[in-house]
Amino acid sequence: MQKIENDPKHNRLLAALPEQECREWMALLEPVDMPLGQVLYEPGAALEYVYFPTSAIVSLLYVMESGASAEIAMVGNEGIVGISLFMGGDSTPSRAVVQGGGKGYRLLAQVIKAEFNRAGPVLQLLLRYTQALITQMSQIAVCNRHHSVDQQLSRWLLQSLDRSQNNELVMTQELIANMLGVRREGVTESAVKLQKAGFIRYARGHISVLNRSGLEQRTCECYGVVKKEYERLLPVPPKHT
Amino acid sequence: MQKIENDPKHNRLLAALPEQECREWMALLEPVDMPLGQVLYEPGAALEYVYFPTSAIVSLLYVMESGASAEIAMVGNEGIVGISLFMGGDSTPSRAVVQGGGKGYRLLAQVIKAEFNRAGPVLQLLLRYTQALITQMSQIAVCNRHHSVDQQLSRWLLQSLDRSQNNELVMTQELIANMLGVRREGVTESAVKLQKAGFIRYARGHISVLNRSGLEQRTCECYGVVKKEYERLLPVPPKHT
DNA sequence: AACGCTGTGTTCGCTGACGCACACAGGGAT
DNA sequence: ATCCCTGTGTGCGTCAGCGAACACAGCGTT
Repeated sequence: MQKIENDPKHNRLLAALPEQECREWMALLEPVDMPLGQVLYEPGAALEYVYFPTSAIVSLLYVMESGASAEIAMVGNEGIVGISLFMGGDSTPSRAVVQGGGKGYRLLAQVIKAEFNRAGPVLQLLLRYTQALITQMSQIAVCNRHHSVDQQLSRWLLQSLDRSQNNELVMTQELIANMLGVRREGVTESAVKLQKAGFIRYARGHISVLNRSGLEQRTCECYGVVKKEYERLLPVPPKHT
Repeated sequence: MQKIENDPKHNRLLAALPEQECREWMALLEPVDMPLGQVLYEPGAALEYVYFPTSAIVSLLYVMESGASAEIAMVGNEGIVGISLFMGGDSTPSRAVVQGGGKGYRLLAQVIKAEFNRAGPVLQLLLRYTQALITQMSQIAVCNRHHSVDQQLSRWLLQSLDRSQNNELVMTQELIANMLGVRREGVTESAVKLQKAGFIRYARGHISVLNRSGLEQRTCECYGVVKKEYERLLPVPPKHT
């Protein structure tokens, strides 16, 4: 038996589908060529299709305002491109580009969205949250690559503040350094700058944020991207005192 | 009406639950104190509970073999700690630590696992894949923080190779630089080293990998961590060729 | 009052990566 | 045969972040 170059079963997810759903999908799957450089989706755009690469390789790429970029993940014949559809978000802040030319299959968005819709409302909620979490992780990856300790400290303080009741954080510079994955001394240097600018005040493990917008100006785009994505994906919180 | 300090509704996910499920869960939710430094779960450990912080803040942290660490994500009253339960993986390679002391609610693992089990087999498969993808993204974040271009290039080549039919990649150093988020010259320098070591051979947009294990020795732990997680979470592929 | 621990400030030399500039080589097109 | 374009090699000076070492200040303990 000769190997057919482009059998859906060459995609490991398709191959792992249970018999019944497998048959349903096989009729709907459309073989496609995925040439190097092809853009499967753009940031923020609602997806038309999900893709199951068989021999192609796809990169999920985040491109910054400056034009600098960073790969968020790589997808080959083990996976699927377009998870935001069944995660309930319909789009992502990243871009999908074919990094290694080849073949694959695509499926209309609505077919895979049906999977999301079939889930109960609780799981739907949890999945939308998970997509927001994924955005956060991706953005941390980008931030780690391209931004300064100054910017990252500001981002971290803002993200902590958003999850805090008041504007006081109980946190040593040593611990912040562990979180950011940098030296304690680096955090001290940046913290000194922020304090001199009057944005924060701190002493022995207590940090007060005095000027939020100061931090917002100093941080990188990562903070805003993640925040917007949380607001988009999750129900608006009740008015916060 | 006085605000009760620790109302489940202070967690935005719990607040957004549909009425019916909400009532079911309310009885099962257990208020807990989450003191600074508490470890909610360890890498690889099956979770006993999921946590819904109300006033606490939790960091998802990856700790490397060297002891260096990096935050993967931050969770506060907008979220839930322990997504691997309803994503179908039961555990993650990261650790969850309370980064800001406070309160929250916890729920027995089996209750939230029931949500995963309620989903159809297709969605279950997709969610397990998504958890693997999350691991990949997290690890890229860590790698971007701590590892050299040399190590990252090796990782990237290996990950591409794993998704490729043969041991030849069609890819310029310029594009690789875009993916890794580094300079083209940096990629050249590392590529020269790899070629001199006899691990790869390349010319004008074509790269052949001659010695996989050479690359594996040169790369960082990130490659292995992600690979193992994919193997754990996804069905074993049919014998390849 | 003296001590010691924890948290912060500062310095110094080092190195990996950056940005820039330029040289060169292969290969296709005219 | 020549030209040009793309891809690769290399050599600067610069700089952010690293590792190590040390000073000092608050605060609780004994």
